[in-house]
Amino acid sequence: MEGVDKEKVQRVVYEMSKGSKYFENEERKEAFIQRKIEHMRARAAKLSAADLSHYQKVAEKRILELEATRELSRIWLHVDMDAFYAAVETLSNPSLKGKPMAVGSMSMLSTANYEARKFGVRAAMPGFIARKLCPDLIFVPTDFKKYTYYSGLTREVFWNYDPNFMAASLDEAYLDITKVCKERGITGGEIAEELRSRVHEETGLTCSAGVAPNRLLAKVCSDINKPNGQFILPNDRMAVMTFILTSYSKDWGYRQGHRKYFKGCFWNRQL
DNA sequence: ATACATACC
DNA sequence: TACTGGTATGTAT
Repeated sequence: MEGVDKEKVQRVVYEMSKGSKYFENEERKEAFIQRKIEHMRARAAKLSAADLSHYQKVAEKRILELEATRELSRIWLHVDMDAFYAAVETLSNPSLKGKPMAVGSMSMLSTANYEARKFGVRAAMPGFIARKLCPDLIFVPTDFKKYTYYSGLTREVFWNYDPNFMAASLDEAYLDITKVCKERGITGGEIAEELRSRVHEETGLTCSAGVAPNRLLAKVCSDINKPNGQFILPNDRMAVMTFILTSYSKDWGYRQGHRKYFKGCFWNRQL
């Protein structure tokens, strides 16, 4: 997210966390991971040249199998509501509009609106740290009934595009829109535009969408133009390859790992 | 087969 | 003062 003083955020989080039980546990976990890495390195160092060439062949065979079964014929759409809990709370209390706000407690936040994110306030951050980062932060307690109700409204819209859609959580879903695109003779991007405006009409909430040949890619795509945007990855092998090599989103966190993983695979194949 | 670990929201 | 809880999937033994 732009306009976040990352160093300051890191410093505040560290200052507020150090010395706590939580912090000690994190350090213990970190040490454990380091030991695990050592262990794996030691095992890798023991591999003979013959072992390496054997595993190389196994990997190449697997890659060929995967390439042969590569599926590019389906069009998947991933919808992700923008700051869902916070947006719902703002609907029921419009005076929150434009002010930094988070849903949750001093112990734990479920989500924060975009104004609060500018201060480095995040979902899954304890509220007392968030308040340090943003002293004017407004706290709203979680109200799952409300979110379930609005989630239901969005799902009624999704159902029109894919009656078998997969709900990933209250605010996320995967839709196979291959059939609806074909029947109506329109693109995945057009479906995404229409679905998003229907969600907005029905709920007053905005969402973002990603359209791609599979679910993982669609999910990555829905993050790219968030909030209230969409990104379309065409059903084309070369487009997919290029996307995996070059794409990234501003706030991937752990998901950055996927990119590195993909990149590793493809560089190793000299693609 | 089962516990244990990771990652997601 | 205070660092979720439920779920799905992957890995180690």
